Amino acid sequence: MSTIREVAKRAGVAVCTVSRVLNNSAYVAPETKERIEKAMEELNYIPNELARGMFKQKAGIIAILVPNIKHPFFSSLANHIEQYLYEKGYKLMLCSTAGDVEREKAYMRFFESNMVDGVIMAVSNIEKEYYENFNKPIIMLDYFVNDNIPLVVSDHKTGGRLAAQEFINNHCKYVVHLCDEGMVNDVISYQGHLELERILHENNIKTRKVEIKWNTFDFLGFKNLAQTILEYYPEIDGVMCADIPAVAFLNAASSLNKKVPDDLAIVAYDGTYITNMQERKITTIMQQFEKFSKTVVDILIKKINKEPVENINIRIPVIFEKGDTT
Amino acid sequence: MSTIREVAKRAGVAVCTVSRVLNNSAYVAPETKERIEKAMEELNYIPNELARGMFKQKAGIIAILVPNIKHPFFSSLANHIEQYLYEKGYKLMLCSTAGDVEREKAYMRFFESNMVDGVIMAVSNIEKEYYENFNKPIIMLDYFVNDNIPLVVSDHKTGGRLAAQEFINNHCKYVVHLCDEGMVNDVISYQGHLELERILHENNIKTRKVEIKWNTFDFLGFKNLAQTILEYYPEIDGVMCADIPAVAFLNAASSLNKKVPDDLAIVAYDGTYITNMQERKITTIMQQFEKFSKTVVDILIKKINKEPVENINIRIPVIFEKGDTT
DNA sequence: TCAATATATGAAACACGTTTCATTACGCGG
DNA sequence: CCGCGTAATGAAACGTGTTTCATATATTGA
Repeated sequence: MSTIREVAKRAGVAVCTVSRVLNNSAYVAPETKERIEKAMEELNYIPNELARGMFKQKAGIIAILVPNIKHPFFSSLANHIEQYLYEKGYKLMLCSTAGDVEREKAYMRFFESNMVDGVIMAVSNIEKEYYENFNKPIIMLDYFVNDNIPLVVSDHKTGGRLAAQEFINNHCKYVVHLCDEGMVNDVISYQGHLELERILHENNIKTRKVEIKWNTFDFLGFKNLAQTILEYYPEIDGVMCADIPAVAFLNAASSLNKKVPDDLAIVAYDGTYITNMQERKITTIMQQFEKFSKTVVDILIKKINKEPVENINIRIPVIFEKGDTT
Repeated sequence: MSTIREVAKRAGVAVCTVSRVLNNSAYVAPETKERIEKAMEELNYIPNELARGMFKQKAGIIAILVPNIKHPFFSSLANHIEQYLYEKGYKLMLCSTAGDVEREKAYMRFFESNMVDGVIMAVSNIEKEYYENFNKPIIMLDYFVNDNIPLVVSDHKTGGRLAAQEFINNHCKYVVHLCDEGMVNDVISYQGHLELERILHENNIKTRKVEIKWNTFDFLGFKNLAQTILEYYPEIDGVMCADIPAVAFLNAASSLNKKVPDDLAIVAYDGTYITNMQERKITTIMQQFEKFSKTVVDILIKKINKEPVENINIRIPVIFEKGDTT
């Protein structure tokens, strides 16, 4: 690997002149420039981004922390984020916790080590105190930490309302909804569940909340769970849950000879490609991954550049997509 | 952000002594060490990995190039690779080409800039000449470039044979198989298709190869394609293709009132979680993602450390998993 | 007791680009 | 012809951690 010094030597100039050519940052005589470019070409010179980053105090890398990249939700998210980051000249570092808090902490520590310029937290299971002294631009998805940390969420309250409305339209009497184990108030998507319950109760529809560990996304487990729930509570005629368990319910209903949507209305939440991959299209509350991702990246980059961020708390609309399961 | 110099000052020692404590690399008196650790603690010191990497000429990052992280094949792969890299002390940079050759080239150039220590190429659409002067440890998945570049593949030939056997067992007469557009001899998975054809022809079974752009993975497109194929060639009674189109065929068969497996035998190739997420379990030739990933990482790290790699050309067995579609 | 070795620490060079400051040359207005 | 602004380039410092080499003290063995 050749260095800028070798290029300078070959071109018969000082290193700073080469640097100026590299960055197009100051006057360089056309013939000098040409000579330098020729030297770079001949030496197959590629600037050392580590050295560059070192001086600039910027690595050009943004990290995303997810529980698991296999899950279609996070792979869709990462997909759009990487696309948009590329346009913005950033690279994406993919970090997964795999449900291990120690790993999450280790990554958090690493994030502060100047190797990344900012962090997108698509999961968080550590104590909030960890964020107090955290010294890097950061943005949270769907999880409120404190008023200083930007937060981007989907409009889950509306999502819950849209789902509720659909169950009402379907004349459901008893709706089960699956939410993540340990989902608390600071997890914004929980508000969708609260809103669903609130509206359904207002309409004299019974609800049942079942907690699951959705990150694990063991489909057969979901299928068993769905079957168990439908057998144990035969009155259930509506279900709202994430895409994958929604598919499990669809399958379980078929096994139990329950007609969808007449005996069981299914509303999936999220809208990954999974909901399209079934024989019947599942009615879905869709999060807008692309819009979401762009917003996240835009805010984070502003933070990195120390530009003011007018709105630190952004809500992205959800889209209701009617399928064949309601 | 505090630096090693500030820590040194506070502890009343030279910077190199602090470095020694950081790296545990030489004698440091216990009480000095303690003083330094206290200073690090008080200043909340976190070493600058950029500076470290700069000296060591190692960033501790490995890049993976994929066409698209959304696709379950690549997200499963990335998942396992990230897991294993983490254990080995490396971080993962996620780079997607999105089918754009220019982007691929841009990433290739970036890979040489010292920001990553090695590259996993899970896709490659550039000319092979690009690899001649490529100056970084690299490993190819499923694509042969030249004899100097390590290659890890699944045993597709056996995969093709297992699929063929299954069609024979199902007494199929006419088997369609979908393969990637522009799939050439250097794409190793193509050998699975060749082997499938060879054995089927030996057994007087007709075959038809259909080329698709699987990277796009537009499910509805696949569904239409499947439907068209089944309508246009009603004699077709067997299909081998990747997981997602396999699901499309399953759905199309159902729409056309073709019984699976009696009227149509389906063998999916890859074995992502998708094949489990259907009402019927799809018979699958499974690639062993975890084993595959570990092999890839092990070889690449050896390359990075300039250790000898005994076998530069590794074949990972596939596993036949019988489902309800054959 | 003296040499040899182990322990402990610091100064300075290094990795590689970038930027600031200084310097030289040139052209132009007055 | 002087002074000033602009063009063009270089020397040197910088960013941050690591390592080599040098130095000094303490301990061990003969």
